[in-house]
Amino acid sequence: MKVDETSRKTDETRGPGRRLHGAIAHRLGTDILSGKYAPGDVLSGEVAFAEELKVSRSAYREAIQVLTAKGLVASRPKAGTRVLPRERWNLLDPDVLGWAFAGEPDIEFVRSLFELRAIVEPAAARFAARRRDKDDLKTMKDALAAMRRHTLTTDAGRAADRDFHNAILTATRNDALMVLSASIGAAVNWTTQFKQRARALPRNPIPDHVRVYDAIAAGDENAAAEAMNVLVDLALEDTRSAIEDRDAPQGQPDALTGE
Amino acid sequence: MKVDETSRKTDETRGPGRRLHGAIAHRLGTDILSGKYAPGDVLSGEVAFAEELKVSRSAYREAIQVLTAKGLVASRPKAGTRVLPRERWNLLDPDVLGWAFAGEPDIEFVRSLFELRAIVEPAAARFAARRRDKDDLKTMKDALAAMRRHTLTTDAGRAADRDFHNAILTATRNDALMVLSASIGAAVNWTTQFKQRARALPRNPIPDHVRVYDAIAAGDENAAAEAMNVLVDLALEDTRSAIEDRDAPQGQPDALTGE
DNA sequence: TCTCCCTATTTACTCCGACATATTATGTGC
DNA sequence: GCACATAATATGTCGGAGTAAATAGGGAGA
Repeated sequence: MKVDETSRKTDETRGPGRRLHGAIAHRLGTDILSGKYAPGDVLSGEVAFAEELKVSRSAYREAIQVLTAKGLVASRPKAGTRVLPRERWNLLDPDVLGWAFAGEPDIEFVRSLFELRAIVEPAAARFAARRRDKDDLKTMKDALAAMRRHTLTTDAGRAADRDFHNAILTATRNDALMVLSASIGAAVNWTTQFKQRARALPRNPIPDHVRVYDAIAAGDENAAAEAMNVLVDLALEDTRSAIEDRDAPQGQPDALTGE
Repeated sequence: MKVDETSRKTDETRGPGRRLHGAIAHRLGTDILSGKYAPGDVLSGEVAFAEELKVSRSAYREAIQVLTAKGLVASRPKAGTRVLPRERWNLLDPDVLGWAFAGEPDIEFVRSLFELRAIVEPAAARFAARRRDKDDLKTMKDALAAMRRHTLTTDAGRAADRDFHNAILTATRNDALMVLSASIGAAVNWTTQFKQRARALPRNPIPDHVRVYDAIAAGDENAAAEAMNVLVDLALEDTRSAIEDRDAPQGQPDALTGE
């Protein structure tokens, strides 16, 4: 049975195989997110900038359209193309999140995402406990089994983890929740990835996942929310120590929780 | 130094003054969201489609880049441009939300948004109660006063309502929450707008807003969340009756709450 | 001196035609 | 029947020409 196959070539936006305009959008996007171009700045004119990047105006313009679509810039004749104020950026767009985490992610923004995750994920588990059906539970169970076989340090293990959480989202029967949670999860995993150096995981995550599963299977909404809350805290703990390793030399107030 | 200038003519994405490629993106976007083009469908080739729309290939391509940026379609040489599966759409993108509500919005999706709002808004009020400062409170107070002067049936009144909720979001000190809530709020207001026919508001909304303000001012997180919860329920009630007026002839199970 | 309107210029926007590249489909030889 | 080379096709990239819009600047009038 040739499983998956589905998620085989779905990475059109990654790697060097990206199209030219996509590469330009990526570069400009990361430059904007990293602060190289600040809100209010006007980019050099199309002709000048395209020439500087050694690309045609068409490719450059298509890249600008992408950035415009994500709320990063706006163009007007005579006035030029300028970076919009931060509150108009589509910060939850998967690409924008990716660009935000391409460099050294802003610690304040990471905190924002974790806070949002701590709000959304338990609520999602609550809905899942209310609405899941047999198929949902089977998918979760299979994913859990796969997680037990491979550890979270392997690709297969992380894939199983994703499957488990995706099954929960599917069970919520809520598209908006699905999209949102998937975006945040992917972004957070970006941060988790850059800390994948040897440091061992703090503790075996399987039992916590099992608790979530049991609560959802039992249809216990409160227990599901609480169990998911534990999982989110665990991930936060994980990321916190990783970030501390990176740039927090000694005991200063924790930037992720403010304590 | 001439200040402001910034937010003067910021409505580039609306009205007939939109650029050509923006108009094409709008048309194709609404066609996709409305189901005219289903996931998996391949669009006619660039040349053919551009000719059919009576526009140049460049303009058509730029529109496609916009849709691609929002996860609605993907293009590959030889294979053509095809509509992506719904789970890859950036449903929380402001434009996509606008396109979704351009026609008759899917009732299931509206339910999703309200459920998400019921999760996010009370949590936002909770954060606001914890982190607001004097300026935040003053902005809220001013907005409340303006709401009292004009009713919600006027433009000025609705603007004051927006200001009030924006002040709460600002007080959360959480960018992700701000962006998300602003998107959802705008979308929900889209639905509220199409029901703006004479039907009087069910009850005076001012006292409920005051309760939210008082709780935030007092720093009482639980009370703030609860008061905001009441507000969301009120909005849901509002939208429900509007939708019932539209397409639910008699007593069938409520699509928005499932009861 | 100030205000208003008109003009000029700058810039993005649109169009066109050609060529390059990537991917699928075809066909050929083994 | 399979592997590899080949061709066909659609998207991708390019360069240039002309259009439309918005700002800045100057001039007429008060």
